[in-house]
Amino acid sequence: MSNKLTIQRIAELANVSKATVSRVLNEYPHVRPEVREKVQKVISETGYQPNNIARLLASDRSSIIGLVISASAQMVFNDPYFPALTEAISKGAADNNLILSLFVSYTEKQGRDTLNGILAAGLFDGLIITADHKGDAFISQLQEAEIPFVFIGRPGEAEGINYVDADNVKGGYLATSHLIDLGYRRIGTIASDQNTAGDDRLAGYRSALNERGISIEKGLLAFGDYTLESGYAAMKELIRRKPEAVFVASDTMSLGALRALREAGSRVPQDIALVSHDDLPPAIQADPPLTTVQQQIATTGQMAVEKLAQIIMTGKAYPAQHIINPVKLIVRASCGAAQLN
Amino acid sequence: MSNKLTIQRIAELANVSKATVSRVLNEYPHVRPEVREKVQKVISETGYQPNNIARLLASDRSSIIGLVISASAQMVFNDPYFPALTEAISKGAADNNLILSLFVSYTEKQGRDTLNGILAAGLFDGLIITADHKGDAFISQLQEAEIPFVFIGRPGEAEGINYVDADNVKGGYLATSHLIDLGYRRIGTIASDQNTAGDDRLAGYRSALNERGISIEKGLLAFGDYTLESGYAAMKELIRRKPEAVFVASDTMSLGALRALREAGSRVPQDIALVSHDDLPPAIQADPPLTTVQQQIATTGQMAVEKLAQIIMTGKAYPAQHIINPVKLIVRASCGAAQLN
DNA sequence: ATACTTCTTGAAACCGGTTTCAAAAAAGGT
DNA sequence: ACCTTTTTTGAAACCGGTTTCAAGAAGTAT
Repeated sequence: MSNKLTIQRIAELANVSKATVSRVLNEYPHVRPEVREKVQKVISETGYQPNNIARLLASDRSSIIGLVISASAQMVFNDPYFPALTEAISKGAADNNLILSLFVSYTEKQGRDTLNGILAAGLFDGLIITADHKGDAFISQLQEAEIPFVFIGRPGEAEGINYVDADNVKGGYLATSHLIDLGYRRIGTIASDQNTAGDDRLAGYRSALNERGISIEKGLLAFGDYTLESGYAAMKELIRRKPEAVFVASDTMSLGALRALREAGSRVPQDIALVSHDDLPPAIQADPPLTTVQQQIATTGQMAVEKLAQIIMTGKAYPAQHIINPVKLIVRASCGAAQLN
Repeated sequence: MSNKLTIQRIAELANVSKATVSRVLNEYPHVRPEVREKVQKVISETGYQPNNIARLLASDRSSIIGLVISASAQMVFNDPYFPALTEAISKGAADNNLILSLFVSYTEKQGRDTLNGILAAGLFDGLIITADHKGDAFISQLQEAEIPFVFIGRPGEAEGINYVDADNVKGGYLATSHLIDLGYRRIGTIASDQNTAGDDRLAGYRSALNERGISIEKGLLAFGDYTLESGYAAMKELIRRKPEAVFVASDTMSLGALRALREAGSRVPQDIALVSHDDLPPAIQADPPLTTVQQQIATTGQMAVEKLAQIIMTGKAYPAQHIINPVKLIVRASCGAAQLN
């Protein structure tokens, strides 16, 4: 009648015990094929769905993972990076039959509270954390809690920590080398010291210049914080030093840089060439469309989920793996390559 | 020693029964103040945190809500609307002590599968669904499942459904009236028939023109799907009809429209005035900055969570409430108001 | 004081699964 | 055929809380 479907009820209908039904549900061995079939038949006929909560309580597994995004509101709001990443992870979670919970925090304190709540809840099988300088503060807490976790982006203290990142050094290198190849020599950069990605891209910029024996002029180095406004401000500064070309470490900052150049009456790429980083939608929507380093955010998200799933399944977080996704240069108009051909 | 902290352990330490500890935890009455204090002391001294899962199993509450975003990848990826909304809801959830899980689906089928999974999991206390034409398909399924839910955006068949929405009709009306006030008469629109928001904004446009006795010219009506590209295409079409001004139903489409105008050599607002809708970051970042209708996405998200929380608490989804958040016009450069003053 | 309420409290049942353990059944070896 | 090993199975314990129920304590009215 009004019998709610429970494992008990299925067991009765199939004339077996709860334990056997459980074995069938979890695809355990040691069930005779005919019994297994009989149970499966009852399950599919009744449309029975096991209660996840009960399952969880008994098995200590929730199949829920958390995504912790900690960054300034400015960044999360205005940079399409986070939405793209979130989406990729959401997809990856779905593919791995994991439920994804989302936590966004803007301040150090808020992040800590959030994390405490998460850990206390004991609800999550694992966490994906976006690495920024704040993220690093969580590491010891995470390790103490013994919860599986994977960082996205290289954390500052990366020892023994699983993370997935884009090859940012290569990104900065590719962008800068491209500009050198095009004949530019006075090449500036709008970098960022907000996180390790910024450090790495800057390192790539430096190594490209070093490799070609081009000395690095301090004045051609400006910093931003990934916001459009900071890109605008940084470019205003750089303009005075009259660079021939600039590597801007993110598309969002490039939009700001473009605005500064427009206001100054400098044409891109005729007066100043630009190479950007990220290849998010704004890159192609910009005027002119940006030559930019493409990082595969979707892949990064996917791999983070997969690595996490693996740690959860095996219980083995060590040896820690550092997964670095390749980047590639997408040539559009802003670098001036079109003109030269 | 290695006693994990359970309610049982706390009970022993406080010399009471599990039941009493539970009462204290849940702030139930009928516990002597001194006993309550004693238990609370033990709890805070030990740092005990009740196991949510067990709690959930026993109480049938998870404190987890799901956010279901179903839209084309194009939209989710490129329109900052969804990130902004997601973020607001994430915040609202945190404020209400709810855990937010995120589900993004692009296709009808995928959405259905996702929802089935969600409902089968039985894990969620309630759902927030973004209304688009696909969303509507879920309604009957949701109602059958008897899970509390709230829509964001007016669903097509809104009878008896709780939803939170911006005042889109007013939005279209304000934008268009503003253009009329500025003296324009040949006013076009780039509308959308992708969802009810588009319908409503178009209705607002129409009513503004009607109110002033301006007849609506069919050729001045173009449609897009909220993508930049569609805005570009729509404006290319409109240009031929030489409108004096255009109301574009979203900021993202406005960016596309601006590009089309730039390519055609039309200056904004001198040659064509523009009023947009949404007031997302691109609006202020655009060149020229867009006069646009501000919708309070943060408020919308917050209210959706609160309404959902209320339904969950009270168990009462009826009478259904339609919460319409006010909009207001933000005047910037694209409408030409600055010139006229 | 006595009888009747109202408050507090703990024992035990319960939520719906998983897992352990031992017994029963089947398979394998001689 | 008979004993040993392996496979299959069910009963019961368990996960860690909440909730019911009845009993004991305290409070109130007569």
